[in-house]
Amino acid sequence: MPTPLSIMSWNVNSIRARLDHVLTYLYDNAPDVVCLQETKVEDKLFPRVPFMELGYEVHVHGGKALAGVATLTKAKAEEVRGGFAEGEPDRHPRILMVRVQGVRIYNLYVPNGTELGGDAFAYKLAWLRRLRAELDATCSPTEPLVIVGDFNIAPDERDVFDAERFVGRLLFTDEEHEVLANLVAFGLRDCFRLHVSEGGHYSWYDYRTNGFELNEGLRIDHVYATAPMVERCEEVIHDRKPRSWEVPSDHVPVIARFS
DNA sequence: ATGACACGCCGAGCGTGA
Repeated sequence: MPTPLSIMSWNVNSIRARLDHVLTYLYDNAPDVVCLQETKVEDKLFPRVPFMELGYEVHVHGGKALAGVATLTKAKAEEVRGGFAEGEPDRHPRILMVRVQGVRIYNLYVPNGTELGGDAFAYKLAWLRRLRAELDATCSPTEPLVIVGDFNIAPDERDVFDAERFVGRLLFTDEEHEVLANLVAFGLRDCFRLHVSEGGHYSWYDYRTNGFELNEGLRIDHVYATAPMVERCEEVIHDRKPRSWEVPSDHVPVIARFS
């Protein structure tokens, strides 16, 4: 029997600005693995100590101001790799792969895309295709693999608060859906959709539109897994509570529990 | 239709996010 495993994914929009929120949340919930995105801090300045004091190993892959990911693990990491496995370095720090308890866990901050048709949008599409190629080269769909993070794509109409309004807009275009489907076709399942089929569950709410209060959000933070982990997945929840705290991240924590 | 907030940049507006 494998050891139970809880994995949290949270785009914190700066770990230094959100340190109190994250520490409070971890103190109360203590997930086994914590995948943070948009840490926005150089590795040498990452606030490691308070997390170590909560019993976590701290693994970081960051840079100045833009992007950045970090993965905290209660158990000892068996393997750690930042960035793409091979080839040209990425433009920004967006990938951290950590193997824990025999499970390969990818922590992703997928490029936002900025605007349709621009260079950043092409980068987003190419980035997701490159990730699929990396999975083909380094993993198998029969091994325990979990991919979490901010995907910056709402998969279908249930995942946006106003589907008609979002058709063809950034985060909800055919091109983005196509590259996401290509990634999933490696042999992944959207763990949230194993358990919940209705819409209205979101992971991000716009600061500017009072989105949280109106429950007008998007589900763009995801947990994907291969079959051995799909079998073990008991639930995926979006915890809205920290979004109501003082000066919150615009994303909420997403927690997946595996038996 | 557009912009709305929040962040880090080092010291002010600006680029970026989604």
